[in-house]
Amino acid sequence: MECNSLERSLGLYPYSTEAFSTIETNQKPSEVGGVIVGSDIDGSSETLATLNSSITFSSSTEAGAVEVSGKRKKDGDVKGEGRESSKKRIKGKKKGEKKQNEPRFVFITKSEIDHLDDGYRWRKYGQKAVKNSPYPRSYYRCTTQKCIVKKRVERSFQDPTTVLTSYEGQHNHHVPSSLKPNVPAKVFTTTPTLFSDTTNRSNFTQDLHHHMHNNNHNLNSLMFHNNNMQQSINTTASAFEGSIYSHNNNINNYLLQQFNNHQNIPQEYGLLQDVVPSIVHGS
DNA sequence: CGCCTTTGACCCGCGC
DNA sequence: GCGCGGGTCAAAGGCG
Repeated sequence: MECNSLERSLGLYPYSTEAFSTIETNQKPSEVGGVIVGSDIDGSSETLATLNSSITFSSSTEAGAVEVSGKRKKDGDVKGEGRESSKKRIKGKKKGEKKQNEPRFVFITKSEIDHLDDGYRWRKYGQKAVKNSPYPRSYYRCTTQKCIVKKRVERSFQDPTTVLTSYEGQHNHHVPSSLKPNVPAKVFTTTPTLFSDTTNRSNFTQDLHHHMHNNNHNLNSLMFHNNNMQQSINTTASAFEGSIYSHNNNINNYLLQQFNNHQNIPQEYGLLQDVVPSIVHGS
């Protein structure tokens, strides 16, 4: 994995040169997608090499479908009763809590480590093997009281250097001040582009990697696929605002903030070239 | 001792 | 109905 001295100097390593992020929210999966390519705003492109991000949207609000990936638990069903008859599970937990229409933000990060320090404290509560993947998926919950944010972390089997981190829920607290993650201080601009089809997780990942690789070679080829991009951005950005406190204190929040900064990106992608960071072009 | 990870069991929805 | 896959629980153990 490419990791230059700059990254190290910035404290980004071993997080990688490319941190991709995606968003799964209430948009039709096939309708929109986005890639946010990082670039530093002050023109000092060197930092830029440290962080690229991408955002995509998918949804599942149609016909009451809620879960973006994975199966949904039954609505409002408290699984206590069922558990009581078993030898374990006698406490009647809130398992089966309905997954609401909360957007899930998926960050694709190139990293050698699975659990990136994003500034929050997480407790791992489960791990499952992922079908067709040698890498397990880990489940984390925010340890802050009354904070119900969860996140899942899994490594892409297609590109083992890529870690998919999906966040679900809203932090109702600030980033613990004592837990500052490694994040470059510079500000990046972002550029949305697209993912073709995020109907299912597998396709999503494939597309993501496809675009990741293509983007590295020719960002100019990226285009918006539909006219709903702006709407999607606004929708998702709003979700972000209510979802996570932005303090520039952690990578993911940072990306979210940058995403918000680009709500007014024109629909026509013709302008993309103008905002594509030079670093990506290799210049 | 508190916090966290590990891990097997359990529950649920879905497809066949 | 059954099996599968995904998600969660919670006991047990590790670690600082």
